[in-house]
Amino acid sequence: MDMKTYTRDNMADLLRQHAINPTHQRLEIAYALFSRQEHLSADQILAIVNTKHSETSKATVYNTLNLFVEKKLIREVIVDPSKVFYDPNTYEHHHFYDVVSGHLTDIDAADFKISGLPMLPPGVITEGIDIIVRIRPQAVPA
Amino acid sequence: MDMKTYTRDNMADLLRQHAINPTHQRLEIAYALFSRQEHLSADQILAIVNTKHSETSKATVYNTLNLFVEKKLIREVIVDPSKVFYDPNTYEHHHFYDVVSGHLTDIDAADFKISGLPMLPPGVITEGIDIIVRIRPQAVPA
DNA sequence: GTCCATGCAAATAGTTTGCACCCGG
DNA sequence: CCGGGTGCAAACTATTTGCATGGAC
Repeated sequence: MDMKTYTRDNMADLLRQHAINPTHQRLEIAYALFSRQEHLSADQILAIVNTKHSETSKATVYNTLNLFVEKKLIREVIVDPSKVFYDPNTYEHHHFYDVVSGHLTDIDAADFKISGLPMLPPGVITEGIDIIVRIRPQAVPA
Repeated sequence: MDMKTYTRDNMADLLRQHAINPTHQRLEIAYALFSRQEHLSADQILAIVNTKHSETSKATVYNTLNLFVEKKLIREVIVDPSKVFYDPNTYEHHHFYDVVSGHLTDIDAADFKISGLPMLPPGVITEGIDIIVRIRPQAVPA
């Protein structure tokens, strides 16, 4: 679990550590995610990056995020059929997903213990386990 | 866990039990899913239903599947950012997801035991827990 | 000058919307 | 007839593709 604060300065090093060429667009996109430490969609990231001036395009945001996922700098979180969220935390953890607000919250994997994990089908290996706890605000009586 | 075999005949009753008006299109779509007992995407279902003659449209397949989910006749499985899968099994279970082939396999919930479930944030209730075990075929040496 | 990495406009694919139609009362 | 439920064409939106550009050697 990584608690360091992220600045534009150390962002370039972080990219290089993951074998990613630190271009202007990539730095902006990485900074948007890491400085906030939130779960953001591609659209939200585009909006943040282009707040002041137009710095990049939709396509570049998508391609860059895919690159980051491939290089294991960030993780995809697939909980909503309509959009993917990107998570700057790559340590092992799971998620609460508020189905009403669409908000995601981390759950440290250490909190969970899973036993009786069924055997894998032969000839396959595990890539990872995703656990989504879907929650909703308690209904308020009328 | 429901092992009965599904025919077009008992399909109409099944729909009525879930307060769904059994129209021709709905019967075909339900039959496609239940007779196969597989995880299918909307596109695959459209292809199956229209195999012989054109029986329905894309939009109707989507609307019908959403109706079925709402009426709790089937479940959505959200594992792939590019498409939703629909699951005729509504008993409590989880999934293996082969990230290479895109194939889904059921895991009976009884096999799993989760302990140390973290407390919910206050004022919310659980909707459900989805567990996805992402797997891939073991790399074959060259 | 050549070549590959990069960024983005345009194309694509999955899904939803809004409206025309038809069937039951 | 009239009205709501039904089905679908067209619209919409998230994401990918293919290509033009430009920097590195």
